[in-house]
Amino acid sequence: MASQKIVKAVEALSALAHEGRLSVFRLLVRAGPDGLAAGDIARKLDVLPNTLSANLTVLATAGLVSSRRDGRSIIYKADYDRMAGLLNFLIEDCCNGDASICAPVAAVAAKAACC
Amino acid sequence: MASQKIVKAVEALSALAHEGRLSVFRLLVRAGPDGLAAGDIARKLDVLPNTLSANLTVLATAGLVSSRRDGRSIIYKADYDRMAGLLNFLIEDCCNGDASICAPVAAVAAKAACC
DNA sequence: TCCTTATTTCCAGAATTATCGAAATATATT
DNA sequence: AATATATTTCGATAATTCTGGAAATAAGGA
Repeated sequence: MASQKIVKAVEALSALAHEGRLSVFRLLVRAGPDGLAAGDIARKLDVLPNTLSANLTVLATAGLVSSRRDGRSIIYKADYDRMAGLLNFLIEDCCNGDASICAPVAAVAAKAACC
Repeated sequence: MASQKIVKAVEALSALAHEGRLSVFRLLVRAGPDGLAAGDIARKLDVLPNTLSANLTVLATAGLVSSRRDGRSIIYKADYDRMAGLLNFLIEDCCNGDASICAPVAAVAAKAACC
């Protein structure tokens, strides 16, 4: 049986491995903690509301986004902790004790650390 | 038409969004620049050689691994630059100028930077 | 209550992907 | 040349995922 960690990672990667969903996720990542209403996302990305809803459900099930109701709208926002957890899993043990090996990864990390 | 960047990112994420392929990729990431022979990977992960071959092809097409022949064996290794590029794309503009928002991501970055 | 807006759920067909046995290719050894 | 080892390619079935139309649900406003 596969480890639970890898199953969860595959679920998150599968959620992101789709052009429409990756666009939604990136839009939410940029939108920040306030998030965006489903309708706003649909208009910005020009997708049908039912298709968007299905894709948001996939992202939410994977834990990458969360939602709350605000009047008639449902506001979605990216889950930064979950995203960080996924990145962490991908780079886990990448170095294996040798700093020179994972230099490209460290460079990305340095860029992220600037903020 | 979607940007080429997002298409390539989806290709890489799709390649990783599979339990068998993610295991292979992580094994190669840990194996380092010397890589591993296809047969060694098949034995370590207990998968059929033809199934493994198909999955290695998917990873190679996505640019996440590369291969070279060594006698009868074909040695595969992870492409660290490509992995770094994917991570970079995922965290791109995550901060949007506000350091407090992407703190969890920065924490992962700091961990990666330790090596 | 009736109407409008916002979003989701249901459904079915279309398309894509995964898996494995069998055969083929490539290299090395004797 | 004949054989063994290493890996890939082919082909067919099984399983999963994607999409969009239509209907349903939820909330606010007249």
